[in-house]
Amino acid sequence: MDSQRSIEVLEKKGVRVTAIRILVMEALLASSRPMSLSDLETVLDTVDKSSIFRTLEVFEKHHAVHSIDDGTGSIKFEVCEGGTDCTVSDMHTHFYCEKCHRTYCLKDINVPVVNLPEGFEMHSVNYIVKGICPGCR
Amino acid sequence: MDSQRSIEVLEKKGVRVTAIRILVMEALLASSRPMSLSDLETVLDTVDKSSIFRTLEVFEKHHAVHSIDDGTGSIKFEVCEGGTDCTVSDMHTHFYCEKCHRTYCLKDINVPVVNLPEGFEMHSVNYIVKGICPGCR
DNA sequence: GGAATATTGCAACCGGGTTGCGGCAATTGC
DNA sequence: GCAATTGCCGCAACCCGGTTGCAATATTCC
Repeated sequence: MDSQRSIEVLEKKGVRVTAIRILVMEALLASSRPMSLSDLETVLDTVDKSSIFRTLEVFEKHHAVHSIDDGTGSIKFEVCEGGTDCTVSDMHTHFYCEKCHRTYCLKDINVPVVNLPEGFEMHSVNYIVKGICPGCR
Repeated sequence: MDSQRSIEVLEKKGVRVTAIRILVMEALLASSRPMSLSDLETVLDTVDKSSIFRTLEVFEKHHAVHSIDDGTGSIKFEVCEGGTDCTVSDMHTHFYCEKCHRTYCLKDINVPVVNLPEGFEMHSVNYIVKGICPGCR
């Protein structure tokens, strides 16, 4: 296990390092797909659900991870790339396959940004495309 | 109440007309904002939750309404505009205010569409911008 | 070392969504 | 016109992801 990498990320984001936080971060880094709370629960079956939940809260507050809502009813999390912040321009598009129910990261495709009417202030964007993935056709 | 308008919409979409369906459609048409199941529950407090739920199912199947997920944990519904179908190009952008927790329809702004990698087949898009609305600043 | 603070596990809760079922209304077939 | 089928609705119970209160434990600070 590459706990070293996890510890680095945590320290860089100013998150206090604990055993559980290392485990959660490791799991997220190891996954090629965004993970839900219950995904993490099954991978880390020794750790309590609420601990994972609160860990993710802390991570999110420190911009170590961000959440995406793919419309399945369970929020997914993935590690923020690059610098200290995780701005809209860093976000990539996600694709949800309606057949195999998996959420893909299309890392090469940034989320498109629209011009809002006067007075609206944008903080974040949730952009998810649904359809059928290559493997399911 | 303008039940006439509701009946027209239902018939046009090939939905069998019932008292409850008229009520639900009326409520949706009267609202300037997309409504959740519980929004409808409070407006139509004589009607059972499950009836509204199944009504919305029927509506959606007949493309009379479509759902949008604004990340609040409760799916919102709004009446489809125009023709018989409700394609991506008809969809408009939604804005969720993190302060007053309201979801706005930005009807003038179509959802932006990206080019997917080879093999991905797009069915629908969920695009929602989060931030602060003009009234809350 | 000991007090203050943060983290974790457990259990219970919450709320949106969903389903089984029985009753009632509407439609169909004769 | 009437029985049989089908569809619609209300009630109650359930499911599941997420969330919280609280006590136990670990960590940090002095």
